[in-house]
Amino acid sequence: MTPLGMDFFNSDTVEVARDLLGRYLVRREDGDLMICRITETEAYVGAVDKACHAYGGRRTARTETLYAAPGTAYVYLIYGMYHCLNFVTEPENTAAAVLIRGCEPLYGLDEIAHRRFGVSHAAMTASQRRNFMNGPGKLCKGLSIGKSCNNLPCGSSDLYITDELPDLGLPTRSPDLPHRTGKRIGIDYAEEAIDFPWRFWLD
DNA sequence: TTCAGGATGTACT
DNA sequence: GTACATCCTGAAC
Repeated sequence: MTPLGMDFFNSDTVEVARDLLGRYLVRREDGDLMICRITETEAYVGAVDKACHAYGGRRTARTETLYAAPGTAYVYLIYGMYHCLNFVTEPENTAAAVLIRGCEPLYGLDEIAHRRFGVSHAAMTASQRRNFMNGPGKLCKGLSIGKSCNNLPCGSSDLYITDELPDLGLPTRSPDLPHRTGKRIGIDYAEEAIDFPWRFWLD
């Protein structure tokens, strides 16, 4: 379970967003191990993107993490009640990141279900199964990702991404997974950046 | 099945 | 004071 290193994230943000599809997100918290397969991502590039918190070189307490070393976790609170998980991309002092918008739980299902809904995986309703981790806020709730995860370094044992998990019998990620591309969600204020095709998801 | 509205708190103007 | 990279509920179709 070797985490992806800084080299992976020190690259073009849109490329990294696409490359993260199908890779495994590993979370350890409170002695529990939880693993998901990433199914949906979005790219945010500060230099050119009005949807990015650090557009135009904005540098505040909140956006400081976006300028950190590649692979650093960027977690922020949105709408007062939900968190969003991103991974910083491109060289240090370049503000860019990939938002993890959705994933498919693979390991630690009871641990995730309890964090998400307060019940065991077996006790989840059909509606809860359909809406398990298919959104950035839902994903963070299920994995107990909060502000304590903000600024975690690349490869932290508590939160990292890998592409192979042989110890758990999960298959190595195949390259060039079939996926779809489209506009990002929830950024209606971002003018021309609304139309950037920087969202990627697996079918 | 879709849709409107409310919850909720931090950052920034 | 306003906006926000969201989610859930309940009503109407």
